[in-house]
Amino acid sequence: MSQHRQSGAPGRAGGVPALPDLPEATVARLPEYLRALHNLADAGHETISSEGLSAAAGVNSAKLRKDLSHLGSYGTRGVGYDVALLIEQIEYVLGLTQRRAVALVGVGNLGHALAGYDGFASRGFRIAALLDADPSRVGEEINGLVVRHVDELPAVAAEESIAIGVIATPAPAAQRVADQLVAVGVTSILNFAPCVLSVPEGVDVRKVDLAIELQILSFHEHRKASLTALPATGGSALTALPGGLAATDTQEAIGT
Amino acid sequence: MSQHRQSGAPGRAGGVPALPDLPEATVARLPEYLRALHNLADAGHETISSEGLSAAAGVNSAKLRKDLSHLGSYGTRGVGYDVALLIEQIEYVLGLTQRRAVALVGVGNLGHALAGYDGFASRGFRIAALLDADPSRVGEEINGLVVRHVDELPAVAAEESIAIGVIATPAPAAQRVADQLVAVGVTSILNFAPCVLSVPEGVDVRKVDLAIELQILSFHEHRKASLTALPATGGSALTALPGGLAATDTQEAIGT
DNA sequence: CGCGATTTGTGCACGTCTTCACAAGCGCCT
DNA sequence: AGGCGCTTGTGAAGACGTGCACAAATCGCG
Repeated sequence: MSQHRQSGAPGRAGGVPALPDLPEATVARLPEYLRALHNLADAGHETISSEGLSAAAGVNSAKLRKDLSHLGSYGTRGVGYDVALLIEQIEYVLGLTQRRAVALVGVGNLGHALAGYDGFASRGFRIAALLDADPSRVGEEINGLVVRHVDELPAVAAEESIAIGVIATPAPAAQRVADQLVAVGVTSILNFAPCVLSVPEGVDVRKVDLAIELQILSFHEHRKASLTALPATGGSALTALPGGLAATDTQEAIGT
Repeated sequence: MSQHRQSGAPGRAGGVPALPDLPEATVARLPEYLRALHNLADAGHETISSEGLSAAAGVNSAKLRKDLSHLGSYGTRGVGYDVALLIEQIEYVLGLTQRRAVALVGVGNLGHALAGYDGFASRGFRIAALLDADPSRVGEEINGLVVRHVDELPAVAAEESIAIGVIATPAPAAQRVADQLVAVGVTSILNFAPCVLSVPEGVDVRKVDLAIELQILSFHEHRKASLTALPATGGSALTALPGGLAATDTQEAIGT
């Protein structure tokens, strides 16, 4: 422990502070660090070096140090970071000191699985409501929660203070659900439906599209295959593209 | 519209299609464009401008044009892009002209849902095998596929040509499964387990962690709350943080 | 008490990604 | 045929993210 109110970030050190506005890339990695830290804590570590933590989190150690430096200076030179303290700091910054209520809309195939996923509960969230538009699903009990009709959203929002909405409906229904969520004051949405949502400014949307992930992998797979197929022809870039169909203008060379 | 010959047996003159090596950011967006294009095609559009397509895909139009320019010039100035042609181009580049076989390991809560997710089938993939380490799950039939034991992976890989492995096991089992997948020649892995996988060079891993997504949203939620809490106070911002649980040195006054 | 081993925090240089802005190209209309 | 409006493709500038390499800080030990 230390009382350094040293240089670095303007002002606040030890105290709890205004949130520094972290780079998005850093924010995206903090949860990763947090998970690694919990593992280390469980394993009995009291301190951890940036090298050790970065290995556990799968990132470059310099990057990790820079990330952590953004939220203040909680390491000790020559020693490393205090695991418990760092956990607390990251949880604070991520807003995990309160257990946020999540409303899950769409209890179909995927939604059902999400409702039963205990990774949410164990990492700072509480599924506070399950909703669906299909009357035949309303009333079903999943994991101790009864599915309610999506039109009850206003009532649900009044009962629980919903912080985050999760959309697990088919794509065509997603935009409407998003609108409904926004209407009851939800400003953070996690969207599993394969479509683009438009929301007013101030509302954050994150998207998870399983097929897209596979398609990205497919690209690399395709690329690896085409590379191993031909030795090391450096020069000819996209010479022969799918030829067959593009009877039109593909023959034009590209200037450069 | 044309069919093209190829896939496994490219009798094509000129040899293998040298894929341009696209920027990762571009690759990550191509699937998005593809989905938007399919929607547009279904809606009867034959051509689409970069403006229109970028709106449908939720990106900046200049970015979209630059992305598309990386894979060749398939637009017509003054008109736009031919929807069908562009679909074909993107599918080719992403390697979706062949339907890739996916092996799904871990048929628990989430894995079960993934096995039943038809978004895979409709977007270029075929779930070729379901595997699990739990003997009590082996033999179960899901969506027409019988769950096999994970140790049968070599046999499975011999039967089907597995292009992508999906890991939906608990975290502690994930690394071992990854090793097994790599051992049978899988070079692309989609990991849903909340842990870091280490794999040999040449193997691509993408990760989807649902809790991380929520935590990122939580950060922004926290931040929005702290901003609205103090409108104009440029200086210190003691937000809604209950000094309570940060038991350490949170009370320290800030030197400045 | 000072020295060396260790590890953080960060300046700097580099690469990648984004965005603007505009010339070049294309089709349509007159 | 020629001009005009629309849209693509891209150069250039800037924002952002990454990683090296090293000075500053701390601990342990002789």
